[in-house]
Amino acid sequence: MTISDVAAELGLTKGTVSRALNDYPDISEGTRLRTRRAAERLGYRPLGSAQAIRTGRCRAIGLVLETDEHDAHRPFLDLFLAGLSDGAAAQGWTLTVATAPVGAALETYQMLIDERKADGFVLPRTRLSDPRVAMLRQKEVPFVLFGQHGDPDGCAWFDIDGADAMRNAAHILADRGHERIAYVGGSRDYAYNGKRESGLRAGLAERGLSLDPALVRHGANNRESGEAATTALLSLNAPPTAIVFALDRAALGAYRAAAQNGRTVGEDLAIIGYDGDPEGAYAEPPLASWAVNWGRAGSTLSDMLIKRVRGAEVEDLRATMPATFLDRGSASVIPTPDPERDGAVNPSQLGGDS
Amino acid sequence: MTISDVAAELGLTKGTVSRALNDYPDISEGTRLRTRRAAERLGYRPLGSAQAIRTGRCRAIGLVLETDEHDAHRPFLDLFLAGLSDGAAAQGWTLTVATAPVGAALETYQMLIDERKADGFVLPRTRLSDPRVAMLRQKEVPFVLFGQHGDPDGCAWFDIDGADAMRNAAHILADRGHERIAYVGGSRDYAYNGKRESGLRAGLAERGLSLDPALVRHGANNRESGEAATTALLSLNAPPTAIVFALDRAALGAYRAAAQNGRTVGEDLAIIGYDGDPEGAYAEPPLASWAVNWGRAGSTLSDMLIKRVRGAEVEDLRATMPATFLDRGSASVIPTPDPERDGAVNPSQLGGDS
DNA sequence: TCGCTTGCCGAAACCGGTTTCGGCGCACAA
DNA sequence: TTGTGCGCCGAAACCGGTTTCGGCAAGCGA
Repeated sequence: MTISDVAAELGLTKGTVSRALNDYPDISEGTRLRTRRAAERLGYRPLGSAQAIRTGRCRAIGLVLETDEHDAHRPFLDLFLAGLSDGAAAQGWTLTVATAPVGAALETYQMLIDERKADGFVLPRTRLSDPRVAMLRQKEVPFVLFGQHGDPDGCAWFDIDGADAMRNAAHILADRGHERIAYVGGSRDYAYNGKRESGLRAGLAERGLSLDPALVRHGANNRESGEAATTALLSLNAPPTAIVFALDRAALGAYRAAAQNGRTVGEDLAIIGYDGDPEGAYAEPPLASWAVNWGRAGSTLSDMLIKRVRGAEVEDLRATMPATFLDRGSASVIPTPDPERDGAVNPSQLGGDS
Repeated sequence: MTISDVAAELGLTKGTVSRALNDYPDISEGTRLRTRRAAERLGYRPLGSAQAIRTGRCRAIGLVLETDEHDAHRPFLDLFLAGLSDGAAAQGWTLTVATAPVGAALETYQMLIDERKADGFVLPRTRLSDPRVAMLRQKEVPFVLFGQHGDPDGCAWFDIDGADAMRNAAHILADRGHERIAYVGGSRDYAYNGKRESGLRAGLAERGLSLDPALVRHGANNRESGEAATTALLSLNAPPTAIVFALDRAALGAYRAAAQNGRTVGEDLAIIGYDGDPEGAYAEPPLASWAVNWGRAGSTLSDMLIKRVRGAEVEDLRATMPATFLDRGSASVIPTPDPERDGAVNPSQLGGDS
């Protein structure tokens, strides 16, 4: 079923049918409707590749996933893909996915661009300094960042408001009686880390607290490093009563560290993670965390990219989405000092520099 | 950089260049080489969409992921995608991914076919009776099953040999002294379930044991249902000393059930899962399981599908891949009866119908 | 009545490839 | 010498769309 078949059916030429379907102004309303109905009735769908050769657009969103990234745990990849795909499908677009080792990613982008397998790209896991951005900018290929870049000028971007989540985490913990609150971040190459830390700091300040430099750790992006960071924090002379992690998978490592240091998560140590990793629900006690709606994130990114390809200005393509708090057992109220117990954890001794 | 540019550079016509690059027999060896070098030097890459319009092939593998499937936990999706993508890229192909609710999947396939966004499909999660197979067969669109179908005649397929894994699991447990071994399967709609159960049965038979019907459960595809199945099994008059699960995520639910029934996994209850879910490594004790090389599975599927599109016969496109055993703490040796303890678990009372 | 605009559509070029067809030039056998 | 076959390449059609251009006919004012 080609456009010529539709044209023959209507006694028109294919050029006219094409213009009718694409809403050219020099087509009468009657012809437009007749054509549209006939196309619908005959089940005509324009061949993507045939359009692409003339228009230069294949109606496809490109996504390059970087493999062999040691902390690339992706429990939500399917939801994210579903969101991207839904957002694309709503406009008649599709999704072209490729994978590449971190080092060879640029070549993969180049290939997809040269063969015109994608009209633009969603860039996940943006780093503070990201070579993909420079390349796509130079080639004038549309893209939307997921997460922010060190230099977001001239970029369209979408981000989860991790800073605000951390700010609220600080409020929650402070309101529950915590005063010594620690932060354990992930890799510093990514923009999210700095944003989450500064968000936490801001939230603490709003409660008259501050983030003790001794209570800040970085580079914890899996259970082992989360466990190590927690052990280090609990070994301090003035240990924290609550720890906020930038990543759930690091937070899950804190449970074992707490047990080995005579602490019990949810009783004398509060923990809040970030990501809403499903594993957290099965921890004992369940891990409090910030859940991200990955499906909506994906569909929003698709929308933004399609608009960008169609010519929207980057200044109009910037948005954030809040994360929602999963208030679970690990984010406990601080216990009141119990004279029956030994004073290993005595809040009155703490309070830090606030 | 189009084919005409290359032709002009060489003083040839674009038709000749095209034939040279596609190894037509009526091109002299010298011209073929000259052309190939020039194309390489100029960085020429044929436009996928331009080729597609004439050849009818866009050099893309289609993958439709079904969403809102309640047990669709996919911890390895990224590895699988990477494998598919690598296998495709090795032949200059790409990957078109779409998602769809289970009910609407057929329309998504239809759309991708009509718009020629894919030359063929990899069908993951094949069910015993699968409408996708009938549809693609009827439309004569190439496809490769991942997992087997109820009626695999006329189909190309690739499968992980779950039956053999289960057979070996039976051997391992029997050789470690277990005699009452239970099986907890997943959803019966999928072919893998029956295969794993019969594999276990075969392995037991080879050790002179049999699978007590009372020790078989089905439909456990998450922690909760795994926990429930385990509780039921442990409440029997003659409970099992070992349980084999068709899915790790069900096996992880057994830990809590064991604890609540006074058992300790790895001491008086052996557990073997299947999938190699990374969470299993963090369980206490770590969950023994069967790991699947998802990357290789993906690249093999890509290879097979590309061959199929190029005309290979389905009979020549069938393969299985073994899973490898992760021998971890939960798959313990059965304890010798301890006269000091109460007789709640006394292997000498057991042995079932073997 | 004439001329000019405007609405609407046909005709044809075009996009970047692939594939078919035909013919030139050379080697070889008759 | 002529005919034949073959190796090799140019020319052009073709794929299924999009876009440009030109022209017909109706409407309108002068």
